[in-house]
Amino acid sequence: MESLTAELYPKPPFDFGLTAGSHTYFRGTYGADMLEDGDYRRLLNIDGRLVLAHVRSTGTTNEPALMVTAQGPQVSGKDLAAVSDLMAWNLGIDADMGGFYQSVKGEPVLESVTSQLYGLHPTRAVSVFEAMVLAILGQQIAAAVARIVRTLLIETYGQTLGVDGKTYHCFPTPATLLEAGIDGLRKMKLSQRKAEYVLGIAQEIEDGALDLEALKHSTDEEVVARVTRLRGVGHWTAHWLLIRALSRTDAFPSGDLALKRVVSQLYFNGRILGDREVEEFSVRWSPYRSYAIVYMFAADRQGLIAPVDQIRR
DNA sequence: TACCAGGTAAAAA
DNA sequence: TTTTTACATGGT
Repeated sequence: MESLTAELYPKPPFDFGLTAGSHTYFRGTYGADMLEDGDYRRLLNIDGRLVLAHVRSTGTTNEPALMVTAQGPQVSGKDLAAVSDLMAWNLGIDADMGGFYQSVKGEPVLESVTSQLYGLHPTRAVSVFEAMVLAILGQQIAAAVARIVRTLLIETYGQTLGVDGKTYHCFPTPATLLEAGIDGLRKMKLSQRKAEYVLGIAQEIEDGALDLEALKHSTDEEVVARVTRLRGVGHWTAHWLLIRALSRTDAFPSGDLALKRVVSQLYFNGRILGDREVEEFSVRWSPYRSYAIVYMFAADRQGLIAPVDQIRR
């Protein structure tokens, strides 16, 4: 087992605990992401080799610095560079929160939310494929259920590496999921239909007909047009992909039930808006609607939002 | 026991 | 073109 170290300097303000915590929903381990005692760990597949990324903060929110360690059998300097780049991406260290903070000045709700979550950066999935599978898996089920299914899938089909007596899991590859087949995914508690969606997409990737990672170079509109052609992907999934996998600042999954619930609590005293209504309301956050969503959900998960007595429909 | 939950495709109107 | 309905699972 070898180990190499590099440093990263996020764009301030950057709160490492808040940002890494949002990967795990502020609850320690979540699937392939682990946060323990201020240490964020994530197993990666770098050109076929398994490398454990380990990140911890060596700075402060206003003068942020991170130490990245790459651990694994035969880790090269090139692997370290790849790991370092992936962690920089997945922790969103380059995101500029200043413009967003400036734009919510005087906005009664988000000005308060952003000041309480000062330094939170939007996080990003390691791969577009991972974000796609997780989004499909999470369609129309409670977050608690999605968590169970997600963990089961990763721990069953993700490649593993043992480091210091602990076992770490990668996110499964398209090829592995194809091999698992419908039956394998059904055993992971995916519905028949979701299993078909995931395998259909994995098959297109294996056939070379679909390159999800290349979407990073497409415009928001092109991404939505391309991915909604896939069976199992609608407006909601496409927009979450823009936020979680492609780091776009102004996406808005207007059908999202949890999103509508949070907006209703923060702005409408419990009245739930229709899809078109929230969409129209969301222009107040443009061109930072993705950031507004990230902050509202983080505030919700952190218990910073006072619950309204009753949700009205 | 019902109904609901961070939707979508396909059928029906 | 717009509006229902089946889908599947664990929580409440």
